[in-house]
Amino acid sequence: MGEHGHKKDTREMTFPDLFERFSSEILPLGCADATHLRFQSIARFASARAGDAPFIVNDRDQIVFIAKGSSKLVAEASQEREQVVAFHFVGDLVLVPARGAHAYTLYALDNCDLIFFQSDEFFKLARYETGMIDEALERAMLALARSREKAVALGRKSAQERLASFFLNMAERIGSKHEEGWVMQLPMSRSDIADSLGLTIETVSRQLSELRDAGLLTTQGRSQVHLLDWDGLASRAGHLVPAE
Amino acid sequence: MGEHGHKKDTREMTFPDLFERFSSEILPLGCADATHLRFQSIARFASARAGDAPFIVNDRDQIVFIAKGSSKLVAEASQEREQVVAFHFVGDLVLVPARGAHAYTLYALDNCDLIFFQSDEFFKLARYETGMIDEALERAMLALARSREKAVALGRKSAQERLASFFLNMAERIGSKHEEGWVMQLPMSRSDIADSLGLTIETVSRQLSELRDAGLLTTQGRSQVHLLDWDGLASRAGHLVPAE
DNA sequence: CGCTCGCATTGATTCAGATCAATGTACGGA
DNA sequence: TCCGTACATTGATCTGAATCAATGCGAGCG
Repeated sequence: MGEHGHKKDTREMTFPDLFERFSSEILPLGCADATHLRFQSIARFASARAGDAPFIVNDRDQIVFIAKGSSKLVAEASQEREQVVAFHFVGDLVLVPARGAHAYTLYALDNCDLIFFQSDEFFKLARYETGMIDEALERAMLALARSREKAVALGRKSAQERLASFFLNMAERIGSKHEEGWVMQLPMSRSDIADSLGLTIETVSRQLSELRDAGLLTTQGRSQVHLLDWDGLASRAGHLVPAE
Repeated sequence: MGEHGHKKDTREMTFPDLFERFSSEILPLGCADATHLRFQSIARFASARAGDAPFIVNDRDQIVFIAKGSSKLVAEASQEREQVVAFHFVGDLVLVPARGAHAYTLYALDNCDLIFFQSDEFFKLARYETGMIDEALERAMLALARSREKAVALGRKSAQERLASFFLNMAERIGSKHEEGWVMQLPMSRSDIADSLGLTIETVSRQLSELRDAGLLTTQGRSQVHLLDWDGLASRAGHLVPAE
């Protein structure tokens, strides 16, 4: 059951503990015990360390619940050209597609606990429990909305607009409101950010410096970001009228 | 049948006729008559001519069934910067999001018959009929998969790769297999294609000429395209190894 | 506690695609 | 059938981001 890294896992979390997180987040409230058990029986568990791809690319779609940590879903356009399709955080449900026109791989950004299912098995069970498919549909539509927003950014926004949007997005998802602005600890590297925004590391770095110089945010170390001026960032995020 | 001119609609299609198309495509086979009637009662009908945006941007998500014609879903990044998020053809079910970070509008590419629903009403009813939510989920996941593929193209592919992918995609959706290759009648303009691929009209035109010169396809008039060499196009569509 | 390697920043140059600018051509209407 | 206009193609130039190339810095290890 699941590969736990190479050395060993420091925090000891039992399978039932982890499954409980899935269950309270995803299964409907008044869910029958039988359903609970059925899902538990098809669930697979994986503990991954930063950089790991916790499971082999499969010929069937996978549903992955992030019980702990954060991950990125990467599409390989060709060797050396990767596109980060989405980032995920605790409580997220990820739809990992089977290999199609491109190969998709889920990578752990930090130490992760994942619960995963074959999507066909998952949906077969989901049908028995009212509200379950609804939840899945809800989350699929959220993923769709995010993917569309990403497409708009990649298709029509400048490097700076993309980076500004990225920070606002991340703040909404993993930031915490501070007195002056928002603070967050980014689990992904500059290279991940670049691959997510369709840019290079260098461009990300340059644009970040510009935002810093403009007094819109500050950084601490490699991963902490402090947004000082939400509206300033929002106006640089592409809702501007460039000419006129 | 067929549309000649704009004065009035030549083909007379009654509401029940159109709804029947929706029903046979989307509603489950052994669907209860009651469900059928309930959906019919919340369905709204619109007939649109090329270029129309058949309904006002709403504060609620819409579900649109394309009973006839084809459409584009456009996100407005800012005035003068539009991103085509998706194209749709007969039988497709479109999820039109409410105004969020960007404004989304559905435009008719040619004469269209549309059946639309408020998504909340739609899903409330869908819950009564087994298989209905499944169908919606299925289609949402297809839309998600397409949107992700688009993100990969926009983030990591060259102009030529994007255009080649576009033609292969369109052939799969609206092309017909001919003796030598695939033939299709594109309902969208060069400008729509550019806005879909995150390029300019000029770049689309230049890359199209290159593909034409390379003997991979021919064009006839503004909208007919004949793909001569599927594999050649596929290899230019971004599964190439650029260096090495 | 300092070393070191991998990550990040900064700078110089190049290049794919945008922009600006004609010119050509399909197609709907008179 | 011809005409006008909107759409499409082609060409010249410009530019934002990529690429190439050092240099700086921070976190994990000995």
